[in-house]
Amino acid sequence: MDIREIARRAKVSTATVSRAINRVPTVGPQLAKRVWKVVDELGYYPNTQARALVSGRSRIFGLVVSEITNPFFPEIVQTFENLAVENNYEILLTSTVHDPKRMEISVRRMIERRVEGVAILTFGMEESLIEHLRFRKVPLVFVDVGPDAPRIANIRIDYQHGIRQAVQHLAALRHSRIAFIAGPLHLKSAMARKAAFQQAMAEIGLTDDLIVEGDHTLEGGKTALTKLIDARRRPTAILCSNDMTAIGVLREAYELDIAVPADLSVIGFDDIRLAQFTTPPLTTVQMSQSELAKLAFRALMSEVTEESPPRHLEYRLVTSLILRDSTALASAGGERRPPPKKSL
Amino acid sequence: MDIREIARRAKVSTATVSRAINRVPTVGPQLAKRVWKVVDELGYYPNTQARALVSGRSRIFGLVVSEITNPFFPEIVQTFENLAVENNYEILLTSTVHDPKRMEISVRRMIERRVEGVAILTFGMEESLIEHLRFRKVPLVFVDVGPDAPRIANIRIDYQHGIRQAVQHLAALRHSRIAFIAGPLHLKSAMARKAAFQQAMAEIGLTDDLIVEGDHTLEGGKTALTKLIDARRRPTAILCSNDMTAIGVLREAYELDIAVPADLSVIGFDDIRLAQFTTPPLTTVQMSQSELAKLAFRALMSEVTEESPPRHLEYRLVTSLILRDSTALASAGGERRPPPKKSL
DNA sequence: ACAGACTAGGTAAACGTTTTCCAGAATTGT
DNA sequence: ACAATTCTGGAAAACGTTTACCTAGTCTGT
Repeated sequence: MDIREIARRAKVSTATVSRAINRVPTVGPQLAKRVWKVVDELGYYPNTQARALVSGRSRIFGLVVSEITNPFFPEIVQTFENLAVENNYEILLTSTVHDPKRMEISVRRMIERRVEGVAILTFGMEESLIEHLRFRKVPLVFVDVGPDAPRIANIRIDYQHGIRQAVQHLAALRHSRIAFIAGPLHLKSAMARKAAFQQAMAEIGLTDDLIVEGDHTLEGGKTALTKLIDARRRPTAILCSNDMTAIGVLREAYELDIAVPADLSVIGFDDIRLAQFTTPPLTTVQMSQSELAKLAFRALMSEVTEESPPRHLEYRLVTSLILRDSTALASAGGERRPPPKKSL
Repeated sequence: MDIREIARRAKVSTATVSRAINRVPTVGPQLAKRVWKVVDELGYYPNTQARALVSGRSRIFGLVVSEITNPFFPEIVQTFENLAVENNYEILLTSTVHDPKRMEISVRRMIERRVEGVAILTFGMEESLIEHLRFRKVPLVFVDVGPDAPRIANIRIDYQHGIRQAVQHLAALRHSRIAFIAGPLHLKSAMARKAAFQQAMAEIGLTDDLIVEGDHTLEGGKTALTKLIDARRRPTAILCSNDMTAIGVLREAYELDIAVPADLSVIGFDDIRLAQFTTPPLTTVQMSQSELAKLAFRALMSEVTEESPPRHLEYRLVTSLILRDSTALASAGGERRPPPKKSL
């Protein structure tokens, strides 16, 4: 059943059917009604492919994430999808799983489907992946790592803000031995978080920061903690590069009988949903996933709808500390003295 | 740049270009080479929309899940996507969030994009949603709840198998007061789990089962536990309708100073990734998400590729117990005597 | 050497829309 | 009442492929 069938039954031309369906105002109300009646009766759904072909607009956005199974991303996907639905767009989702092959295939798929824009919400440097897209002048939006070029937007994350808050919060609680468990340092985002931590520490005159490299996984957090407690000067507080790491720290602390927050304060980063449900609930630096998704979608959308290329190719996402229960005053033994075997 | 451009430059007809690209064997190897050369040089990507329009095959499957933010689903999405990529299919993902409006819109989107099949991997009864799809004769695959009709496949989940194992495992550990925290009973899947539990209990002569209704959330698990410990005869073991519930139980137990598994054995259901990372790691009944996704994809794929409608419209997914550390021998005080205030 | 059967590749008709042009009808101003 | 303008809706040309049909070669067997 196609538009011609409708035209025939409504005794109008296909042009009129098309116009009625698309609510073009030049079609008379009585005619429009007649068309809609037939459309509803027959249960006619226009063929998007034909539409896209002639109009040159696919109404599809690509969305690239690292791994959908990483708890950070589902929220993003959900928000992005909500927005897409609202705007009559479709999403081509790709979870790269860090596999260059996969990325390449995905880019191909996206180009073949003629996506109108792609949001690359991954925290690595999938450089290779974007060549073809740039060449095709597809609007792109990145998190931090996008090149400075026309039709390429960036969402700049203000790591500094939240991390400074976290450090100062700990300092206010009399912590001075504050450790940082970094993410994999080949990730730009992990580097930025680490740098923000170091700067925040320096600002308040805390210089002997203790940094160990993790890998943004729960296991990584566990092993990082074991390393840290073996350190000559054991930290009384730990800031983690992401929440999964912090959760690992919490677990390991539990197993080692280190009480959080009494003996050890822990702060995460990201504020994934799960952070509310740890024991104790995790104090963490929020980087709103839904905000991120919204910014990304808007960036794409404005690139697509506005006639003159929008000035505004930089978006800003600020992070900020969320207080829960995994931080407390430094315990008495924490700072000056060598740590007792079991804190009293 | 289109196929005609390629044809012109390779000095062949568009038909030949099309055939070369699609690796139709009747095109001579030297010609094919010439075509591919031009294709690569120009970076030509065929337009999927045009392709789909004329061939009548969109190479798109719909995938409907309840909520992508529910930890049960990302794994499914990932597996489904992997398979799609391998088979040159695209996915239209919909997370219904239990909203009838959303479902309706999603179905419309899918029909308009002319999906070749839809997997409905949600555990409710989104009846309304499928009318239009059935009418259009779109192949469908459900979990358990699909009507018995042509082109509609069902993945039947054998809840009984895993749940029987769980109950017998507990019984073997000398538990006889075994409680069950059910899911929202309007869900067919929750009902089935509960029924399986009751049957498994009856089989081994345990009749006074203790059942409370939860809601498949972590909070639900927490409040369910508080109810259960207030019960006159406090259970020594709890089987939960899903893992989030079990995790809630674990949390609440921790807060109430009930040791798991020493004082209370807990078993979950689903085996989401997170279940490995609780303290203690959760013994649970596995319902493999990736298996489920694979079955669903295969069902759709065979419906689409095989010429004669496949006989095999029922698929079977068996559940089975995964032993971890949240279960142990019933503590001495558990069964006969009224429970002591604090078990010794 | 010639008829018949294959083969390789070309021509052109789809596929289902949107949209550009046009024409007739209706409205307006004088 | 008539010319000039504005509206409304139709005819037909795109959009970029695939594919049915056809034709001119190339074999094959006698």
